[in-house]
Amino acid sequence: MSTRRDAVHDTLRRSEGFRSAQDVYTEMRQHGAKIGLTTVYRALQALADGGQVDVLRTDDGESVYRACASGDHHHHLVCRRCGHTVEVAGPAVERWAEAVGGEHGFTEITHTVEVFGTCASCSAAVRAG
Amino acid sequence: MSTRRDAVHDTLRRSEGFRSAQDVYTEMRQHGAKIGLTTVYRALQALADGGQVDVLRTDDGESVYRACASGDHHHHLVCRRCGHTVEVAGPAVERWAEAVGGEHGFTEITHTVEVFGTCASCSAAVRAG
DNA sequence: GGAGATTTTGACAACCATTTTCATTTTGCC
DNA sequence: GGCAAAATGAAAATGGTTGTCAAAATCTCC
Repeated sequence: MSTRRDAVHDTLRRSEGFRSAQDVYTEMRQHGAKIGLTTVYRALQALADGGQVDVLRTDDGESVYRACASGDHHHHLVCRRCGHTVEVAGPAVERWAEAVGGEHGFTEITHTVEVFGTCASCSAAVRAG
Repeated sequence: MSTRRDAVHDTLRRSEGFRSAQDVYTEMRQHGAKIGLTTVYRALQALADGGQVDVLRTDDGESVYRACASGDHHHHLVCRRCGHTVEVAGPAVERWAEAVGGEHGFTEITHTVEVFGTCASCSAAVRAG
């Protein structure tokens, strides 16, 4: 029974950028979906575990989710003004993380990398304003 | 009046790796310090704002703090079992982040990179256990 | 040195995202 | 249909963090 989970996934796919669990819940309710907040959280966790969505923490500790285009490992380039997100591959970073971990005797290396910046249109907006 | 803030900073400096606000508070109380949890949080925030401590979020959303050895930009290699932390420089990553941002028209690039792994002694402990 | 203004402190309550509980509903299976 | 297992969701609990506000410490100007 994964109807609810699919609905959550669909909602996420229709969204641009990252959305919080609460956002997803609110949006689904507004569209008339009968779903509980608990179920949204559970669906989001399941999807994240399955690698179908990306999770990251905002600076204020809220988890935000995004349907990712590919199931492959990748990182994000996020505009700090408008939230526009680009998925980027970073083989160089993968190798670096492994190497750095290995140098210090660490095993089972994982890493989180997020790149923030101001996107072209926001830069333009700032200069204009 | 920054006695409390210095005390918090000192406690952090005496610690290895990242500690949560609650950890710092507990430790200070155990050492006989008269300080409130609220003040610890405020001190930690002030120190973080001033760049004297590093802040990062654990996977479960808790903020953890560490007195950083240098004011220079650096990253962390954190043992996911014991919390042991190594500061690592990553010129390759810096360059990669800049390049990736530039490719997509982003400016004012910043980035967060955290590498997690299991350190040598914890790996040994796991194998032994 | 002192009165009053200002800042800092901290006990406690409030917040709020997330998780747990548990009774109810739905689904899979025969 | 009927029963067991899984899913659901409302409400309550959790727990880190922040806000409140009165008391205490510190500063300032005289």
